[in-house]
Amino acid sequence: MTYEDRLFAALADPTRRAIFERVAGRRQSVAELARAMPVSQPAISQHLKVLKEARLVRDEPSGARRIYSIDPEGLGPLRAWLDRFWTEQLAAFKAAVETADES
Amino acid sequence: MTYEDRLFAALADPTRRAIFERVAGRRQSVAELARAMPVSQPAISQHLKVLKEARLVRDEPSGARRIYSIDPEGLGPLRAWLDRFWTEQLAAFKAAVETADES
DNA sequence: TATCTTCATAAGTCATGACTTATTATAAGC
DNA sequence: GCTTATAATAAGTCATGACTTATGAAGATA
Repeated sequence: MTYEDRLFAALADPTRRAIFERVAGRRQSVAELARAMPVSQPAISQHLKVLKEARLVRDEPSGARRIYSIDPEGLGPLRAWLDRFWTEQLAAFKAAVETADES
Repeated sequence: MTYEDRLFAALADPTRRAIFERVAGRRQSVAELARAMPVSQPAISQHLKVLKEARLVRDEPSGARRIYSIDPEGLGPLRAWLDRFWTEQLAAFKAAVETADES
């Protein structure tokens, strides 16, 4: 499984995306997330593990708690992937225009 | 299932992403994709259906064939989603700087 | 020390989804 | 008209993954 696979797979699950969005809004502990979301604490931990392996979040111990925050680098590869098609589509559009010019 | 869910779910599968990338590079038929990829023709058709429902590709009949091409609008919502965190992180950074200024 | 909180992991269940082969419909070419 | 090519759908298999409850480890607090 490539790194890109892990990234897209991590973002595919709605619950996991909700956790990510929440953590992105404000850094918080597992218990805090578990209280706010309609799934159990282990489910939250499992989702966080997946998000961490995709480098979308970081964690930092704070006493008995563990504070999760967004990893600022994490979305970079997604943006890069997206930009590939952006420029690709621009190139295709430009090529189409130039072909039309030949008429 | 929301539209955003469909979009992320569609991009989660590596085979489906490969199909999308291939179609984005050059519009082509189902048979052409099936010949190039290590899965059966029905598998290709099923993936294309998912991509189409996520508005990532369009299709157009051409005789007995059906030509699939990228839907230029399709990646817009993904970009929008991404930009939310871009600005969010900028705001967080700015807030952090201003808090530091208070020292 | 004993208790309580926090969190990760283990183990098991269940639904989903990515494939396959088989089949059908439609269009093209002989 | 008959055969061939193309593509969608049906039906079935199998792996994965999103949950659950149970449990244990590590830190805080009395």
